[in-house]
Amino acid sequence: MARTSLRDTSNGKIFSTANLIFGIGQISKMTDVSTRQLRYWESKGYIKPKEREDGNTSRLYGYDTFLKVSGIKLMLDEGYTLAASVERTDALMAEAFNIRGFLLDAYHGEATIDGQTMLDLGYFDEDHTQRLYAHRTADNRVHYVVKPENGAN
DNA sequence: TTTCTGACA
DNA sequence: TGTCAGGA
Repeated sequence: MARTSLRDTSNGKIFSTANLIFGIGQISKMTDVSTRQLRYWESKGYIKPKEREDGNTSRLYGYDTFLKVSGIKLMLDEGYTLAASVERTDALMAEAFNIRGFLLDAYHGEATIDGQTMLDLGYFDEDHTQRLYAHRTADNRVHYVVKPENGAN
């Protein structure tokens, strides 16, 4: 029987954050950053409210902005200047999205190898005769296993 | 009630 | 950045 996998489900629409929209007051409470600061950061070009077609002038922020504000706030609390906090948050977010994209491309589903549930990481070699699997050990170390494609090695 | 811009401390 | 004014 076919099983559902993140790799081929809804074109990535599952767990989408596209409809997570927040007002300035909500973002403020969620991140503990004042509305005054949020408007100031916007004036500095650090954050950008969502474009809106209706006449309403109140700001709306997407999930991405919530993440960015959270990151900046964290750096600020660590003692970095606002500019440095923005720079570091941008870098970390870029890295995080890179990792996410890489992982989604590398992930080919789950497989049970020797009674152990493992991640199928796809073909291991150029001629597609072996697949690479990985799983985490009890102490959270990553363990890799290479197995022949058809099981008859 | 919430949000907005501008201004003053 | 906080806070207040005066509107919307």
